[in-house]
Amino acid sequence: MSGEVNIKRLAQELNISIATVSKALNDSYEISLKTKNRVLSLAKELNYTPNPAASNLRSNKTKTIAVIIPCIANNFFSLAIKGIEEIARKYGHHVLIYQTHEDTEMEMSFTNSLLNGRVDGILTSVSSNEYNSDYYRDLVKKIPLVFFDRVYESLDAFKITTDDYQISFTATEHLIKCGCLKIAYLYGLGNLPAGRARFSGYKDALNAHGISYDENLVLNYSEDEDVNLDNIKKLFQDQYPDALFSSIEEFIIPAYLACNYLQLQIPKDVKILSFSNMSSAKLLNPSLTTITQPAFEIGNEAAKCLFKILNKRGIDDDQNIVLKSSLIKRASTGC
Amino acid sequence: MSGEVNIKRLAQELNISIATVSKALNDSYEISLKTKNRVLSLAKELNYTPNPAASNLRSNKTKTIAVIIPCIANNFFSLAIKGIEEIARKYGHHVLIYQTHEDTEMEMSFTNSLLNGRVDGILTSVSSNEYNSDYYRDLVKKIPLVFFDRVYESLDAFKITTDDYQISFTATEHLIKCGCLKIAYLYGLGNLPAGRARFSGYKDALNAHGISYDENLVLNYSEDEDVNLDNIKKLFQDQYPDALFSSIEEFIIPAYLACNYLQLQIPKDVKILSFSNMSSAKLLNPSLTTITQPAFEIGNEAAKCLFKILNKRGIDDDQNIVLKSSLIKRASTGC
DNA sequence: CTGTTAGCGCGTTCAT
DNA sequence: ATGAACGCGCTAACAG
Repeated sequence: MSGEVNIKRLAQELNISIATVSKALNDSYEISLKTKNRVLSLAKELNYTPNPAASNLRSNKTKTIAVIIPCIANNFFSLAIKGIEEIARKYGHHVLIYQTHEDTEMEMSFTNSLLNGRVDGILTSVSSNEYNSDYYRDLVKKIPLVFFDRVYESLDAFKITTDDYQISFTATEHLIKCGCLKIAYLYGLGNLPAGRARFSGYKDALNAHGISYDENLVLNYSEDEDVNLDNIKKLFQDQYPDALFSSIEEFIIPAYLACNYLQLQIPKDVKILSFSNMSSAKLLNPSLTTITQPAFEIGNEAAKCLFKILNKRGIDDDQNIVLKSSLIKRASTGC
Repeated sequence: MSGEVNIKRLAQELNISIATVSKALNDSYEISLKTKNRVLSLAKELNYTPNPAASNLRSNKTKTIAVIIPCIANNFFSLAIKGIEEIARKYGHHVLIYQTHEDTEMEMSFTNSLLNGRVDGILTSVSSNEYNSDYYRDLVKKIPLVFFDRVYESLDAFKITTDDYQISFTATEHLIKCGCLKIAYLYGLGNLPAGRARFSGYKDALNAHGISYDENLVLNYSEDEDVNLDNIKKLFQDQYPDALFSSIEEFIIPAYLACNYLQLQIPKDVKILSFSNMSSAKLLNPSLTTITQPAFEIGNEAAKCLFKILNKRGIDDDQNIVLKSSLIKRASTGC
């Protein structure tokens, strides 16, 4: 059987011992070049690959990392995964993916199932940081773990995030400079540091420019797209905002459509600005202004950070990396 | 150390043999209820979980499956993965994900890395069926494998697909019945059975209704979104089509925008119909007609099929499952 | 019902 | 430079 190629078989065919084969395959200094070559060429010929289970058992390493995220059907996370995969492949690691669908119980359940040595490390983007900081405080002692984007702020752990507060401040300022006075805020991720930071950036920018904050201009995200659409319409009819600042991509389409339904003729009358990683953002630029997070780079950095830990080398004192988002303005009006 | 909980430890603490513990944990009929309870309660107390590597090595099962797809940042595939994960979780399996980015070499490289027992089975959606049918012909003999959506048609293997030809025919017919005479076709996935089937459905429907096929109305997909946008504009200016039938979702935004730029005032003057699994399709319905593939269900069925194979039970003679797509018409005009 | 024994494939001693 | 022997944690055969 060609499926039964193991070091024992290689050893038999070459009339040498199993140990020698093992050492040759691992490029040990003890083995002569000649033997190494004999082993390697036969291994190649027979298409030998080591049995991962045996290797894991012996070495306590799996060459596998896990990624735990709320949802894969999301432009930000799918790009982040791409970034993670790139690094994982470079290090010859495999990637397990778990979707929590924003369910904290499931998040913990998945995480717990990884603590028995199934993976070498975990990259996670949590669903909420309200209730289980104790859980994560213990967890980070048990397994190499890097938080990305959605983190536990108060935790002493490795975190890759973006400049949510700063970019939000800048974006709001941008709208103000464009002449907007009543900027509505579409609020998402309120149970996470990122969401709260974005909201603070918005409020502080208003304040810095002498515009008083009006909570009637704030709309909370609903799971139901139809509800969001209705709420935005209502917001327009009741409050007459001259701009919408959406803190999450999920609001873009309802916002866009609400304006169209109400014949507000964006981009002329109303400005829409949103966090977004839509691949077609480039094409939508003429009509929308977007804040684009460096999703791919976040994945990249998170994975690099994890491999640094795994390889126990050069871990920076600073456990926080903050990447910069981009404010992409409307191509047509520069606004 | 609390990290060192294994069956040996359990056996010692309970003064019974390792084998008994193992059997108790696996709920063997040979073990008395009393012993089982003693073992289980101690296991729970010490937070014991079996070492996967050791278990894999001994049992030749990994409780892991792999999913190989072109790209995760795609509404269809991310939904399919959701469907796969649901079933995998039900069977207590973990899911490895590999993105090929439409690169056949990478596809084979990933697949080969899984043949040494790292996973129990593979779900794959191939990037092209042009060149390596021999490769897959051998592969299906080596490891349980199910193709989904993007398959090797001629291969005797498990395949989960959709009614591409039929729905494409129906959709084209729908446009014709709405009064369209010059229906342009935005052609994607030409190197795959699905893409070719869609195209055939379009041509056959035209033919069935006495409309002659005009190759000037066919536009091929480009990787570059800007090029697609330009091409669609040019198509409108040169050929004056009264409808666009897009065979892939990637064309939707450029098509939509091209119409807007050219002030074609969709949905009034031009009809756009596209394959799409955009989550906001519901909201876009008033202006676009879509063909929605049952992506989640495809993932579901593919995974179910794989687990049937793994559990060696009830494998249907028919290795092909074809699921039905939905034609979702414009809510406003029913057209 | 319980225990003893023998590996799964690999890597790591310690001999030679 | 090479090999014999052991054990990682678990499961399966066989004994009792």
